[in-house]
Order: sequence, then C-alpha cells, then structure tokens
Amino acid sequence: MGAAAEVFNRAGYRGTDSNRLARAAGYAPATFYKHFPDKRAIFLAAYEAWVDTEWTAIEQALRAGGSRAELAARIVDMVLALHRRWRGLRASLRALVAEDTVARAFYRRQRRHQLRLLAALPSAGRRRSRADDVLLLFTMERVCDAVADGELRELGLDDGPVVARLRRLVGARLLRDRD
Amino acid sequence: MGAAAEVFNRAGYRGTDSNRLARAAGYAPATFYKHFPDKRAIFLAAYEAWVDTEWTAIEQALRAGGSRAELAARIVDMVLALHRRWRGLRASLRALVAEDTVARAFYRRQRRHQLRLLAALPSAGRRRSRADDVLLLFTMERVCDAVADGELRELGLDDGPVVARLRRLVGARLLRDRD
Amino acid sequence: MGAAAEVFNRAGYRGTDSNRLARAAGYAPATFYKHFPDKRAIFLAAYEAWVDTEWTAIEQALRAGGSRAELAARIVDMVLALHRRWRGLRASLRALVAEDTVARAFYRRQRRHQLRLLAALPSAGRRRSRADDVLLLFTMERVCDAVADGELRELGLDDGPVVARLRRLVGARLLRDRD
Amino acid sequence: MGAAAEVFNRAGYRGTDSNRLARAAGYAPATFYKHFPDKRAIFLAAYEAWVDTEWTAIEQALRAGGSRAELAARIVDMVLALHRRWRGLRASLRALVAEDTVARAFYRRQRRHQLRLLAALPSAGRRRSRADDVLLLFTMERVCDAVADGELRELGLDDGPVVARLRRLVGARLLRDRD
DNA sequence: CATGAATGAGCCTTCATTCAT
DNA sequence: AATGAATGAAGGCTCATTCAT
Repeated sequence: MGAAAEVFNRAGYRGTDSNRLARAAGYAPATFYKHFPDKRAIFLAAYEAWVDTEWTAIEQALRAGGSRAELAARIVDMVLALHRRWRGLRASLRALVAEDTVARAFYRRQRRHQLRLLAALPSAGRRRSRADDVLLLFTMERVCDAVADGELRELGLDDGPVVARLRRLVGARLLRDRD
Repeated sequence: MGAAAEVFNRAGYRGTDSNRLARAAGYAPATFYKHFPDKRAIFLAAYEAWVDTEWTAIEQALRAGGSRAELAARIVDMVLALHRRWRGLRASLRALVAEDTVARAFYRRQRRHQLRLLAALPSAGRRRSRADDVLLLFTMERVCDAVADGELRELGLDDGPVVARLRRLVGARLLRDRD
Repeated sequence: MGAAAEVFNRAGYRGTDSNRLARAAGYAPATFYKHFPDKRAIFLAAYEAWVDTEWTAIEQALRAGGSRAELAARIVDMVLALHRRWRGLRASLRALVAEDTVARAFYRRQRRHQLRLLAALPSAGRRRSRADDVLLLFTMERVCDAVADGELRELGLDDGPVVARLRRLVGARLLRDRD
Repeated sequence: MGAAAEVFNRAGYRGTDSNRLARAAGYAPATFYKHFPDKRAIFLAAYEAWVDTEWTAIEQALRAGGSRAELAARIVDMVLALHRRWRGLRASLRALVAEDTVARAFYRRQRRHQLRLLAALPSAGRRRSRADDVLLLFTMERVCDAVADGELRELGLDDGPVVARLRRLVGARLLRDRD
C-alpha cells in the first residue's frame, strides 16, 4: 500500500489508472480487487494511513518538552513537512472530496476524529470552544496546503512570515505555557 | 454561458460531458468549440464570471454605509451566500485546481487579482502586511467552502459561532472604524 | 484556387479542413460551397490545374530544339521539378485516389488524356505500342514521386544515377533522333 | 490479425473505425489497444505480414526450378496475384504513406529490406547496380498496383501485353539463364 | 454573391472492472 | 490467493457541410 500511496502522490488520483497501480504494488490488476472493492477505496486507505502518520507525529512532538513557542513551531513545521512530502496525495484528496460523495463522507469522518484529538489537547488561556478548534484546523489545513503547493511563492510572498503567523496562532490558541 | 455554469454547478466538472453541456446551453456539441478551445476553458470562463460577481458584490457592500461590524457582517454574509449558491462550481474548481496545471495557473492568477483588490481596501488599525491579507483570504475561502458544503453541520457544529468569528476577523483586520 | 492548391500542398488533403481552406482563399466557409459541391471537388480542380501546367511545360520543352538526349533531359528535369514543387499535392492525390472512387475516376480520366498526348508524340525507332507508353508513364510517375519525396536518399542512393536512367528511357522510347 | 487485414482490405483504412475493427476480430474495442498502441499500428502490422508473405512466396518461386523466362513469369504472376488479392490493403497503404510520417518511415524501412533481398538475388548478365534494382522495384510496384486496380482496363488496354513486358524486364534484369 | 454561426454524426481512445483458470 | 486477458460504456473533440440573413 505504500507503493500505491507513492504512485498517487506522484501522478494524482485521476492520473493513476488502476492497472498501473496494481502493477506498481507488485500485483495483477484483478488481484487488487480481491483486497479492495474500488480504486477509490485504495486511495482512501492510503489517505487514512497518511492521517495516522500525521497525528502520531503530532503526539510525539507534544510529548517532547519545550516552551510553548517551541512546541508550536515544532508542530507547525512537522505538519508542513508532511504536507510537502505528500502534496500530490493531498491535492488528489481535495479533488476527490470535492466530487465524490463517499470520499467526502470518509474525509469528514477523519476530520471528526481530528477534532476529537484536538479537543483533548490542553488549552492556552480560557477554554477553547469547538468553533475555535474548527477554525484553527481549517486555517492550518488551507495554509499548509498553500505553502506545500508553492502558492505563496507564486503570489510573490515568502513562506516565512505566513508560517510565523501560523505558529503564533497555534501557540496562542492551542498550548498552555509550561514554564 | 450562464447555462454552462449552472450545469457545472449541478453535476460537477467530471460529471458534465461536453455534449450534454452544449445541449443544455441550447447548442450543438461543435458550437461550443467555436468559442472555447476546451471543456476546461469553458469551465474556467464560468469560474471567472463567478469571481467577478463576487468582487462586484463586495465593492457594493463596501460602498453602502454602516459601522465596521455591520460592514463586516454584510461582506461575510454575502460571500457566504455566493459560496452556498455556487458550491458545486467551487467544489469542481478545487478538484480541477488540484489536478490540472493549467487550471491551477488560472486560479492563481485570479488569486493574485483578489490580493491586489484586498490590498487596496482600507486597513483597520496598523497597516496590514500582505501576509496578513493572504492569511485572511485563505481562512475566508476555506471556512466559507466548509460552511457552504455543510461540513460544520456534519461535525455536529452550528454554523453560527464560526461565522461570527469570521465576521470578527474580517472586521478586525480589514475595516477602519467609521464612527 | 491557387491559394487552395498551396494549402493542400502544404498540409495535405486530410490535413486541410474546409473552413481553413476557404479562409485561406479569402472566403467564408459557406462561400466555397457556392462554387464547389465538395471539398473533394476543390482538390480535384487544383490537381487538374497542375496537370495542365505540366503538359504545357512538356510541350514547350519539345518545341524548343536540341538533340534527342538534350530533349529527354529537359523533359525529365522539368517533370521532376514540378513533382518536387508540388510534392504535397501529389501525395494527397495518391492518398485520395487510393480511397475515393470519384477521385479515382477523375484521375483515370486525366491519365487517359495524358496517354493520348503521349501517343501523339513522335516515336524513336519502331512504332511504340500503347502498352509501351503506359509502362513509361507509370515508371516516370513512380520514380519522379520517389525522387521528389526523398525516397532514394532514404534508401542510401543518390538521385543522379536513377534520374540518368530515366532520361535514357525517355530518350530511347520517346524521341526521334534529330540530327 | 488476419481478420483485421481482411477488414482493412475491404473497407480501407479510413473506412474502418477501430471499434468495428475489433469486433470483426472477435474482440472488444479496448482489447486491441492492449496489443497495439494505435489504429495505425494495427494497420502497419497487417501490412508487414503482407510483405512477409510476398517475399516468402518469391523465394519459393525461385527455389522451384525452370528456365529464366519461366521463373520470371512465375514471380510476376505471383506478385500480381498478391496485389490483386490485397488491392484494398495496398491502396490504403499508399494513402497512409502519402499523409502520415510514421507510416511513411515504416514503409521505407520495408522497402530497404526488399532492396536488400533483391540485391541478394542472382544477376542476369552484367552486375546490377542498386539504381537498377530500385528502378525495377518501383516499376514492378506501380504496374502491379495499376493492374490490380484495373487501371489498364479503364484505359482501354488489355493487361496481357503490359504484364508480358514486365516479365521480360524481370527476366532480363534479374535472373541468370539456367540452361 | 457572400457570410457568420451553427451543426450532428462519428471516431479513436481510455478506464475501472471482471471472468475463467 | 493470484492472474492474464478481456471488456463495455463513455467521452472529448473534429469535420464537412448548411441555413438564415
């Protein structure tokens, strides 16, 4: 499945025909359909693995110590790195979610999970509402995708200042000061 | 071309085959290809029209008087309404942008334009940097799409609080107090 | 019509769509169809003009004096030059003749005419039969096309020796010695 | 693939749509595209098979004994028969070669091969140059196509005398006398 | 006579998916 | 479990041709 994820990341969902996909994973076309009902299912499995990776990494980042600012920076950088590494996969995810009902449902389930994880994190200052969390999640997602896709550069902006603001946001909203 | 936009909005880009598209607009298949080189070009033209509509509406909203909060509310509501009305079109745009280089370039050009328009708007408090504007733009876009697509509801949240935060953001960052 | 011939010569029959063709001649698409029933008819008219040109040139070459060898050389060179200049047109003619009944009929009528003209030419030595003429005509045609299309070069041969043989053939079969 | 050749021979290259072609061979449309990249490739494969057949037959004809005249007659008749049987295929070949670069390259490669085979054949009288061979090849090809297509009849000529001349040419240029 | 605008039929190709083995 | 081979449905696009003016 790692192979499938790589192929999707490189060629995109539509750009990957299911036969090539199977071959890339060392199987015959028909064999894949014994394991997955759908091309879509393969993709969603690959995406699910990606999300797990991300949250494992975030939790690790949190367990490691440091000041609030350090933590925020570490988290943002890590999430950003993952978005960069898998920018093709994420782009295809956005494409699929935008047009396919099942994919959309799957994606929302993942998001619900993320929101729960986020809610469990300690809060900075007054208690965060779920609306705050959702706003933070959306902002992170959109900005990380933009940076990963080079949108900022194409707008004539450096990534730096925008990323700095993101770190500040995360630090301010999410993390308790630990000194 | 309004007809084309409607069809795209209903069935999505991939879900719309070019022949049906033409028929829906009252033309034969070949006729569309006299005006546009591509199915993609037709779609992008429809999107461009949408963007123009949006910014015209924003400017109108700004010209009408009112307090800073009122203005912000009006703008957010208006943008949100447009995202709701054309949620299918926007979903397909995201899909296309995620997978097609040409569409991506087009979309970025539009964004550059938006950024310029935004920069021309009066600023609340200290001068806004372009990084601020970009952050605001991305947040607006992502949240409006989410609300329009019903993402919040599916997460068990009311739209209200999130929209309220959005209004506050816009008011705080964008508009000068006019008392 | 000269314009049409040029376009056909450059882009080929199939490669020329009738609209572009009309525009190249300074007309609107519909206008062409007032003058010709068919795209095919336009092409055949262009071809007919070409054949006339060729035979006019041959007759001129014959009227000019010279030895048998000189005449033969002059004719072969002239025919070759015309085939080179209009190689695209001739290629398309072959294509069309190979697949279209009407074009084939037209082409054969032209050939009949050529044969008659050829029969009227003075004979070298014993009287030529029509079978001789036909053989000569086919050989000339095929070899000139081959030379014009660069077939010989691609086979690693110089044009020279083959053309020399052609001149000899024409001289031997066709022309009376005039010293 | 024999089926494909038959269909091409009957309906011509342009007259054969790829789906019908596949069906005629007992396959679904997509199946053909597993074996060939193109409609064109299918056609060229059919043509290649034809060329092989022809040369196998020529070699057989040569291995069988007989006088020089008998051999020449046998070869010419055999080549002629093959041109008659596959006149549609050959017509389409000419059409394609006239308009398609790839097909032209393929055809020339075949011709190079033919030339090599021809050069290996024993020579009558003085050593034949490659220019002689090429001339013979072109003449054979053109005349056989003409006879097969009925061009001679349409010109009011019997095939007989022309074919007789062809035999004589082949005998004189190509074959050593074996008595 | 000239034309701008329109057209419907049709073609090549692709793709996710499945059967027989 | 694995697969080679096959598949039907569909889709974007082109082209010669024609009305209405």
